[in-house]
Amino acid sequence: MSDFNLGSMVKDHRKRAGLTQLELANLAGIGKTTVFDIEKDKETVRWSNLLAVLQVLNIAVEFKSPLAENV
Amino acid sequence: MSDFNLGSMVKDHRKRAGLTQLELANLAGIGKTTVFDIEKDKETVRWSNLLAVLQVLNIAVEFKSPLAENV
DNA sequence: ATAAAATTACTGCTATAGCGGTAATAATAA
DNA sequence: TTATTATTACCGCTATAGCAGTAATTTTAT
Repeated sequence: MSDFNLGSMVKDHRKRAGLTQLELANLAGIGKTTVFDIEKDKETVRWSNLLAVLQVLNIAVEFKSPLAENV
Repeated sequence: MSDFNLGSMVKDHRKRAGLTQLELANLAGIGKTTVFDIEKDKETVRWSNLLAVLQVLNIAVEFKSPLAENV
């Protein structure tokens, strides 16, 4: 969990969606190289690009902290 | 919650930790400008830089999808 | 009030992420 | 097997995130 790798999750979801890296890249509006990088757990990718990929794959992001957060 | 802004969460946690933007930047090993950008919800920041800030503030990130994922 | 600290904003410069193109493997299908 | 598709890998080039420095503005003290 601490070092759970996002890359394999993305790859798994992409496969399940029946998409190639290129197709996912086009849907997310980014380059194929970046999709490849994300699946390789490259962390220097842009947050916006990662978000775009996650949205296409219907993966939600949640931020949690020990502090009570009444937003 | 769909478009909850991460920036204010970061800012709130930073304040609670009694840190200035500069101090947080130093602790995270990034520039003060980037901390400012993150709090302004700039999404083109690097994932690695965002992660560094979240770690300092003890904010965890979780990825969720409708597909059963046994992490 | 004035002073000090913090935040916001802007400016060049540098480093590098992102990109398409290409090529080489690897996996899948015929 | 061979052919097709997908993935991985590498290459220059370009765009821009990140940076320190600075200054203006805002906030928080005294």
